[in-house]
Amino acid sequence: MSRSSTSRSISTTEPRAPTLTDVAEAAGVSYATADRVVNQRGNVAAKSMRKVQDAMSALGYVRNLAAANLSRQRTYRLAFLLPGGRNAFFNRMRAHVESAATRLAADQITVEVIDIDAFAIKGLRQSLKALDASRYDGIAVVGLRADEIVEPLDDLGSTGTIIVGLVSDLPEKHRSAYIGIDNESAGRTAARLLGLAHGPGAKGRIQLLAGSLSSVDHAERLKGFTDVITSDFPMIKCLDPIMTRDRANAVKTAVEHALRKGSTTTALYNAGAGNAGLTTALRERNKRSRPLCVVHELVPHTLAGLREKYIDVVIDQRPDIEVNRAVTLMKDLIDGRQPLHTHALVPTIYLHDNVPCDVHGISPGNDKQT
Amino acid sequence: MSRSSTSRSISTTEPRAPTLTDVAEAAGVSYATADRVVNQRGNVAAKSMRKVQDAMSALGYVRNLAAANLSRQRTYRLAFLLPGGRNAFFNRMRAHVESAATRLAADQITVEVIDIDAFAIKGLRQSLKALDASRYDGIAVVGLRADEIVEPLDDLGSTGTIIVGLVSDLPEKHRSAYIGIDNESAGRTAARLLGLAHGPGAKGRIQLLAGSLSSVDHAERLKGFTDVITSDFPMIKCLDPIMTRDRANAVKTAVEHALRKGSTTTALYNAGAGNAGLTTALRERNKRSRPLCVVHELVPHTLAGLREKYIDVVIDQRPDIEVNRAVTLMKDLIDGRQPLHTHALVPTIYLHDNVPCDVHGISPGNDKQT
DNA sequence: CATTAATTGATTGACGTCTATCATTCCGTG
DNA sequence: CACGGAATGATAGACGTCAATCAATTAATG
Repeated sequence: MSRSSTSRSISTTEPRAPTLTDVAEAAGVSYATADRVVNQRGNVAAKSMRKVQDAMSALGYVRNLAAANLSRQRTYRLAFLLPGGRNAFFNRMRAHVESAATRLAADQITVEVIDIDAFAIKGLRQSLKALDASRYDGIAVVGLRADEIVEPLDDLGSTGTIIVGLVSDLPEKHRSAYIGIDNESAGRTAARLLGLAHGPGAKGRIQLLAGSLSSVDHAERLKGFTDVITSDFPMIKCLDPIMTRDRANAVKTAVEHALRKGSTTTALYNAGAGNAGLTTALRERNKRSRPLCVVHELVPHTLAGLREKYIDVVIDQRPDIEVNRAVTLMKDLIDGRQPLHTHALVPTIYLHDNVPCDVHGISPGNDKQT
Repeated sequence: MSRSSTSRSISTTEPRAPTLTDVAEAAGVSYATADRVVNQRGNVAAKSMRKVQDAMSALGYVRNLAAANLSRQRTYRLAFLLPGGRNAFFNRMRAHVESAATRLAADQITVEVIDIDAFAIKGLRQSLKALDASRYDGIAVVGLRADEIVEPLDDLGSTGTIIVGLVSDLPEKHRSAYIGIDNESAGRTAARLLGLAHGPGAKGRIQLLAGSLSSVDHAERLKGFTDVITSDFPMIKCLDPIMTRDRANAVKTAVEHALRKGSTTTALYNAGAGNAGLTTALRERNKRSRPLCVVHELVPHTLAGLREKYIDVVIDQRPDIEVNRAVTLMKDLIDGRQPLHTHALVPTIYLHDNVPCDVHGISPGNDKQT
């Protein structure tokens, strides 16, 4: 119990890690044969194979990836297909990709951002078809679950390019992985927070907002949200969602309407974007009391809303983490090794009290062209 | 606006990345001179230096880290100094370190876990002094801000070993970085959530629990907590914290006492550990209503508490992310390059609705010896 | 046993960088 | 101009792996 310094060696800390030459020697075969085994070149007798594999596990051989990549001149050419335009969230994500690019270069990883049409099936299809697969080893796509893009996806996949869905998933069978949050769970989380914040047994009316219902993400969030309210907070009523097409103006109008004189709306939940309109509407209305507000994504306007206490909760996807994972994951898949993280990302919940003082890539107005 | 496939190349996707030979050639100097510049070996004329640097930026030269490490036989020998014993949180962290070890081996990174006395200044000092600095390039220490450990830390540091604080910080001047959450902010977050959950303008009495006040983490959390309650929820009263020494039994007793017949306690906040006692106490007491509960760290018992709705909120440090960052950070520091992440980690807030179905390393009873 | 096929060994030249050595050239000083 | 130190060039051998070649050995077949 009180013994200290009990070293539990995981990787044995030997003078030097064993090389394939060591393995060959231990197995009693030539380097060439050992190489044939590890690189599966065939033409190896079962007996030799066994001897080599035994030696490998006996010595704890791990192939030196750096040396291997150096030798075969492997580089990782990655691309991020992000919606262009003025979307604050994706601007933030873009900033993270760009800042990651520099440091990744040292590891022979190149990263490109390719603009695609935001959420437009046809545009996405075009962009995918226009991609020169031979130029990329992996692409991360902010996608859609639409049959129209299956064909270009499979074309890319057939050339060996790794494809992962990012933020918004692709047709499941036609990508290797998805990196993003579980939107239904996020909606449920929002509901739980709002339900709790109404106080035990209190009545309430929550105005829902969303970009559009054809956006699967928003629909999933609303579903999760209403499910939890219905089952766990029966005294609270969810009003029919207002569609804003993620436009700040539309959000502003909707919020103003929801809070017009005599309204009994107790809370707002915006499953979509355009929250600049929300803070504006609340700021202009100078009342001491305001409805509870839960929104998504930490961007300049929602950050300001949190700081100035117009917004109670921001559920954030953490694009920095998503970019990071996307890179690691694609690299793993390209290397053909078992990826580390498998479970969905859990979004970060920001309140007035836990926003980091410096939020990278959030300061507004950075449209720098690299 | 509707143009698609606007490629914005960040790292120019050339046929091949330029090597130092290319740089030397472009600069009109020999490879040896170029090498003297990049490796700062001295004995280079200012003029030559300039020429090489110009060529580097002109070609966009980035040194191939893999090749460099291969050549100089660089390995990264890391150690995690974690409190041993039965602490559920650190068991989880240990599991993450161990599972990371395998995959890191391919990148010439070895990871060891070294048990230290939990939170005991003397034990920590002993463990640090017993460390053979020449065996490690970097160590991550679950530390204490105590003057007694400054000396062993500096001894380690003077041999070039990188030292980072993990979860609980070390004396600031004597470590390179800290990886962990901002505990005061976490306490404030807990307070905000509980404050909101009381409902607008509602009265309340919150029973505070903690391991001990000599534990800086717990003290910071309590400070943040009471600050927010005092300033933003004046109708709510914080009861004097009960010290549990993180023992489940003590927590159980404290909870039972707080909820004894006639009690008007509306909520519980445990800034420390030992939540097995909390769920037990709540489970045994079969009343339909229960106080709001906010606790720290997702471990088997708190997970169960969330699922069975005995606990409302779990504020989790995400040991997986912390381990990951610690490794990346130490590697960066050893390589002498600017680390990527700087701001403190934001803990994940788990509610009943967003716990991942598979929580790695949380299943109880894994005391596997590797 | 001869012939063919399968398997193995031995070796070599990359890959990009580091480290070291040694010979050469340059420059300023006396 | 000669000298010495500073600066530069040229080169070579690692590092661990990949990819390829060719010769040598072994096993399988009729």
